[in-house]
Amino acid sequence: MDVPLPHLDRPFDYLVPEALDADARPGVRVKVRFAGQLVDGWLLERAESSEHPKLAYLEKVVSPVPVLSPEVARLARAVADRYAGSLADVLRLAVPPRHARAEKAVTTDTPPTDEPAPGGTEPDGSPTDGTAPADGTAPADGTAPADGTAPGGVPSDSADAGARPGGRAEVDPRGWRDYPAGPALLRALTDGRPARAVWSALPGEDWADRYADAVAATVAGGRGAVVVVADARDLDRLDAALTAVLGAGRHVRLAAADGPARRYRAFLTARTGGVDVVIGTRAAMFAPVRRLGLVAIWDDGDDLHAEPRAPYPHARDVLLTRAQLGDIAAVVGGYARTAEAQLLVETGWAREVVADRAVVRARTPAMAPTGDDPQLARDPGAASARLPSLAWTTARDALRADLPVLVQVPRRGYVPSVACADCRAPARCPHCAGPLALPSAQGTPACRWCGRVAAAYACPECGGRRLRASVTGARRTAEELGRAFPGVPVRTSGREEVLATVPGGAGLVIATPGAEPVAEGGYGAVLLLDSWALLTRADLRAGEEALRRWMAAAALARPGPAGGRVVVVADGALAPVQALLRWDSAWFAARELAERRELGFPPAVRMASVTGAAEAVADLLAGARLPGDAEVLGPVPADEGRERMLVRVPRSRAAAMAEALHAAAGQRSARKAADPVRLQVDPLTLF
DNA sequence: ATAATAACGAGA
DNA sequence: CTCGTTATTATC
Repeated sequence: MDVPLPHLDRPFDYLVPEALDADARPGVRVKVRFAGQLVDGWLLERAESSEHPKLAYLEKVVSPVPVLSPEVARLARAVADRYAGSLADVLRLAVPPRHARAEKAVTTDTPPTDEPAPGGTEPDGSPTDGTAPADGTAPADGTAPADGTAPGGVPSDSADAGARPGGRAEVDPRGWRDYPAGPALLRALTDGRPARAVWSALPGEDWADRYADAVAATVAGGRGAVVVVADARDLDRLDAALTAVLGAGRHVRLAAADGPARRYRAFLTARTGGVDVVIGTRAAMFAPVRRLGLVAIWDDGDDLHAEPRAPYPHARDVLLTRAQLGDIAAVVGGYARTAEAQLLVETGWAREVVADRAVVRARTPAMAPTGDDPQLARDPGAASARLPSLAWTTARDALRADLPVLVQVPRRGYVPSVACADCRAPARCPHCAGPLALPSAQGTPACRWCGRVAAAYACPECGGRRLRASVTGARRTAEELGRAFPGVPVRTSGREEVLATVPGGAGLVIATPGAEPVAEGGYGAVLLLDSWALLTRADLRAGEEALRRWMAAAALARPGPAGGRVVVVADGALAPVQALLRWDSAWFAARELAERRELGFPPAVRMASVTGAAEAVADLLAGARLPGDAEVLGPVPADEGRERMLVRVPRSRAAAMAEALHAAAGQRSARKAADPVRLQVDPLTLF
């Protein structure tokens, strides 16, 4: 039933009229009379009889195309359970809105097939019963799969690399040879084994090509694949790599940004078995694929992977749940490793696919941290560009060698906020403590919250009166660098215009994180500026996020032996900086995870946030039969006068917590409680 | 929204 | 105790 009320989150029985008998197959959209009105719904299954005494008739079958496959239906239920949400909410995310014209175009004569994936031991209909992992759904809990398949996935070495049964084409594992477990991973994919890998890509790695290899290996074994990336640029890159490896027409791309018609068309093409490979942004995480054999995600730390609509599922967790439910291989890849991925490794749910240290050293650009000392720079150019002298000389040398230079600046815009020039304390409004901003290059600072002008500002920490732009925006950095290196072309890549690639010659590229173009042949130098702005964010993931962004930029540099240099303007003693210098995000992720265990933060525990009007939040929690060991934290103020409470449980109680919260939300909706409460399991931000 | 069902209270 | 009215609750 396509109604969002949590207390109606269950199937209802209807009679099927004779006339609709043929069309009324599981997976079709239907209209039924419910509580007097016509509502949309999903036909989940046909049954001979019903417990319910008096049944109404199905009103209409919207379209005979069974768009909801059994596999996706099961997955959607599991995701709803994990996130304390309703099936209807998840199905809204899983099945794109119908587009009649696209449907007509695709549905020629290819009926969808619902064959279970080969090798699946039991497509049993109850994913959330007690036999599943302790949490009910999420493999990230670390419980090994309950069935007979070997955990850990990537076999060290089993079948010989030679003849594949059934004349399967062998995929060239060359690109994966840098990772000792890589070739075995590809073999497992071709053999249809549910390997699970956490992949730490080398700097300079063409991740899209590696994913194309993995998909090709899966396809060679007669199975399908779903690959999810964070944004359109990554998608274009993967699209091109797949076309090169598989040829055209073997895959579709599924992204909300492509528009409703194209999206639905791609969805139906996959659903009807027209292709076995779907790539896309997070909209693709539920894509129906026949004989699904591989799910993969690239850069799982990117917050674009978190769905902003209820019940706020994360693409990584949806894909892993999917892998868990269906004996499907999974690859979680990135230059940087998240704490969540680390948990998969530490619990043995997945095997890490990493290069040996010697290979890492050979591929990593030469890295150096530097203090932020523009005024000490002896080079006049560095001072005018307000660059630390090491950054300036590194850029200059690369440009002289006719190599491009990438400059990563944390945020776009023109001097977003200011800090004390002497002690670096953020400048705050004396009246309301809001952040001060410089409206123009040499204006007086003003508060961004209350608008008051702070003409006679004095730093409360050290008494200093001089202010500096704490984060210099991309545009201004571009202007300054252009002046510092006259005659060198300057390009910017940011939210307004994202460049995918730049040519190989001398040139400056100023980019915000996530918008760094790939340079032909690699950058001669990569400068990571204003890094402390990333590190001082009041966020649980600040360190992890900073490292992720740095690695993404540093990965575009040439290897050290080929002249690649990276300068990070940050204290070299800080852990994320250390991890960057050694190109060892596994070490950092392990450290991060240990710290979160200590502090009791996800993913070491499971948390849920309950947000809404104070009374509503209290009401919901009062009615929730939470597990005995649940901790309730808060309240903390949230935006717009609402407040937020956090519920924390050990991972083994995650399912019970979600169920209790969903049930409590059901009680409230049943008695028509007015003020809404937002439930979020594992919210991206905790503070 | 609306129908069922439970709860309630006034008049016999 | 019964009937009619009003809250409550489930909605095939």
